[in-house]
Amino acid sequence: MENMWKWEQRTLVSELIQGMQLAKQLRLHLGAPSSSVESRDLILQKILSSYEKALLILKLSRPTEQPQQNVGGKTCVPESPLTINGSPRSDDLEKDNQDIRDVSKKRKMMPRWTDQVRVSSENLLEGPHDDGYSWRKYGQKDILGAKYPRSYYRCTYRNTQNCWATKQVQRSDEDPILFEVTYRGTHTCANGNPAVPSPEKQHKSNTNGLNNTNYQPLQSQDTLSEFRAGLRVNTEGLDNKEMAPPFSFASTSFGCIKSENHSFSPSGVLDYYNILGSFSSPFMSPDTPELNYFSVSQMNNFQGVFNRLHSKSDLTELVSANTSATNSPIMDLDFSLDQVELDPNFPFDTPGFFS
DNA sequence: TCGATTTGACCCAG
DNA sequence: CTGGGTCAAATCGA
Repeated sequence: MENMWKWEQRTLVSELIQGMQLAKQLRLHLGAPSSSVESRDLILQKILSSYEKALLILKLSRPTEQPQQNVGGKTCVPESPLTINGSPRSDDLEKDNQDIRDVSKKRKMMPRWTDQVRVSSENLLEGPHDDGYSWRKYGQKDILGAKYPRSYYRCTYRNTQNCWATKQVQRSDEDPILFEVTYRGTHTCANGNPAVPSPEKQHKSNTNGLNNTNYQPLQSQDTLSEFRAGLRVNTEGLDNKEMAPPFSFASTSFGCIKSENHSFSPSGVLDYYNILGSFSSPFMSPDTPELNYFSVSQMNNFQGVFNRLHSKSDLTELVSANTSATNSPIMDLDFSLDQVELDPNFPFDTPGFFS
């Protein structure tokens, strides 16, 4: 167990260093006129992916798990992204039934947040944007009082990689070109990782046509351009979201947006955000604790993602998704490597550093 | 043929 | 009991 923790620390450090190197790479690209926007996007996706993985490791590999997170006394819940301990799924029927109940309980505890995605009229039939993951539709339901049905998607790799992320897509009544995408759970599949592209599937996904929800992390430049042309930033409501000064973590600085409505469930998820908060605290304002909760779930998605901040209490987060590199808030990120230079030899694995 | 989508049925929390 | 969420058989389509 102790060895596992050390291994995780090494992996964590490796991810952070990779993120730093990618950020440096991006800096070079930013200074190079010949550098394409797509290649910058690609690097950016990789950076975000690295940090997401690092944070995931942090969440999952705490040496002392909080007991109340283990519903029904289990430690290996279906959503548990990495079954690092190798605990197998039981064939025992009774246990399976118990698992189903646990899934139900645990599902309610999964982090949940909502993106609002607006598509232009010419792309209306294509539905919401690519969020970088591969989704499989498993249901559609008419919702009381809603003009349009709600679609339910789960990660394509639920069975193969035990990835329990789901999302719901609800078209807005008032604004038909506005889609509200509610995510539940975080991806634990490697396939959502832009750093691990799958060229074959990528091609396949690009040829799926209308209502394509089988998105792959790396899009062709054509597809990327289509998105950029077809989607525009929804800035409605952003007036109420105060911009916080960028804070820095490792070699990357992030801009912050404070949102008054956030969504995730208590207990285990809070733990996740607590980790993030404390981990980043040296760079963050102690006067605005609500800004210290920073979700990087879904950060693989460059188009739909920018920084999400979570308060501890509320349940509905509304963050405008964006796809425009030029208008994107994420482009305001200050990659001020000179300000916070991470020493590759920094002793992350110093005992107690992550405690 | 196989993977994705559709859709009616079922489950279950409130 | 109702409505939201999920399942799974049927169907589609590459």
